[in-house]
Amino acid sequence: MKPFSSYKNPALAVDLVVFGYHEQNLSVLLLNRKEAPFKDQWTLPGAFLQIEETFQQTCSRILKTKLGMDDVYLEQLFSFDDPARDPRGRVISVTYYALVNPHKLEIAAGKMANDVQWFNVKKIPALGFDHKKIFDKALQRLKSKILYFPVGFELLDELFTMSELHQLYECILGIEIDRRNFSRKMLVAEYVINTGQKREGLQNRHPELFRFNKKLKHHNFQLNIINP
Amino acid sequence: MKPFSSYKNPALAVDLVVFGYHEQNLSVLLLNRKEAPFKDQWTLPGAFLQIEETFQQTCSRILKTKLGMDDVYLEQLFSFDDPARDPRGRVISVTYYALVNPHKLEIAAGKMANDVQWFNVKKIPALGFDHKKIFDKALQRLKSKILYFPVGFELLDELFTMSELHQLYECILGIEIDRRNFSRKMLVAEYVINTGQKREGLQNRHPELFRFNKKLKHHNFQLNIINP
DNA sequence: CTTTCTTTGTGTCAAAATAACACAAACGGA
DNA sequence: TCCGTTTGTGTTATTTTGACACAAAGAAAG
Repeated sequence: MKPFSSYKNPALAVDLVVFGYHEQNLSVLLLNRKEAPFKDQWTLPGAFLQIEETFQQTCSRILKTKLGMDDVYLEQLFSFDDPARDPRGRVISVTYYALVNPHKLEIAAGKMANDVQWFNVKKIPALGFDHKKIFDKALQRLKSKILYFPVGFELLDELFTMSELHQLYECILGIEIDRRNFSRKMLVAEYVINTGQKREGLQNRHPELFRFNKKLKHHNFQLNIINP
Repeated sequence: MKPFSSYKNPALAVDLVVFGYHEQNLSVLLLNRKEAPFKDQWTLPGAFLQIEETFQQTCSRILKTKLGMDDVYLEQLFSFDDPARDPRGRVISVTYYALVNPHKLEIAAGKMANDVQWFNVKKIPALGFDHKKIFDKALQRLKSKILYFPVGFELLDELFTMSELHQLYECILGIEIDRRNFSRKMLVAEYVINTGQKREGLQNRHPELFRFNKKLKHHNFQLNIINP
């Protein structure tokens, strides 16, 4: 095909912010670069878009080859255009964020290469490129999204206790939420469904197990859980 | 500079959804193409990104050269990646939407070329490329954004009546909102400030003029104006 | 000047939602 | 059996909401 644009095209990268929820902490998957630029520094996993690929396909390729993951929740985040964001030249970065339940994948520590590591979102090291900006945007998006979309369920097991859900929200939003009001709102909104089962083998009272309500209408839903 | 990406790069276009508010109707600016593909069809204004340009600069270039506009509210919308979206080959489209007050610009009909035209958002013609998808996404974004961000003020004059603001919301959201409850919510939230002035020269009672509250804290703001 | 018609500003009020709490049941361990 | 903790289920005062009523302000018509 003959060129139809008289402009030189910038390179196009896809970068991923992979969120996971570990031991009551939100974490991000970072990759230690082996080549310049930013050799030996932590960065978000990413790859250049191949000419015939969709963004999602590039995401899948990154998740599969670099992280050994498959079939995760993905959402487009933003496209970054700072001309100086890559020292090698003009690279546009189209970014996505992923929500992963490490329990469901076997990569918790095993299959994961040792240059890939989960980091608590509160203890992020210095990142190469403009990846700190990308990460910040992703966290901000997650915070606002969780208020009107059941995003948290991607991070939890299929069955979960109300406490687990509650702690996840407190952790992502970074605020305290009254346990009892939170529970009531989740129930009256039919955000979650009580399975009747209970989690056994714990100390203290055995909590009930809930599951996400798949029939939830996402529109006209508003989870007002922030105390000023 | 030597190429650092082994991949062939797709072309990168920037397309714009320019919203305006005319005579109590939300409208979009469309451009009649003069060249193939989609010759003589309506499309969103757009251009190829030049290698040294930021997205915003490309937007400004489009607004300036094709539409004779300057200095408008811009926000990145989404990046579209369908490999078949352009018959000429692989073109990624990074899209922005703009909010314009036609009163403030002189292009209402005068400076505007005759291949550029405002269309009521309810009477959009068939669009070339995947521009209908882009438009739909922009309208959807505007609808949700207006509920928690004072986006409407970009579309109105600096001073406006409560009715004007009210009609704008009804028009964008496509629903009826109780005039009196709307007014009360806008005032208690300090979304708008009463200037004390009144609009003269109208029939009937002269309405008070308001202005946007620039000290508004956008966070923890929630405008609940939808009646179920 | 009075009447009429429309728009605008300001209330009212019952119902629903919210935030802040109280308390008892359920569990393991001492 | 008692203790400390977690969990489930209320209660209550306060705020917010939705759905109205009504009078004041203006222009036009008689």
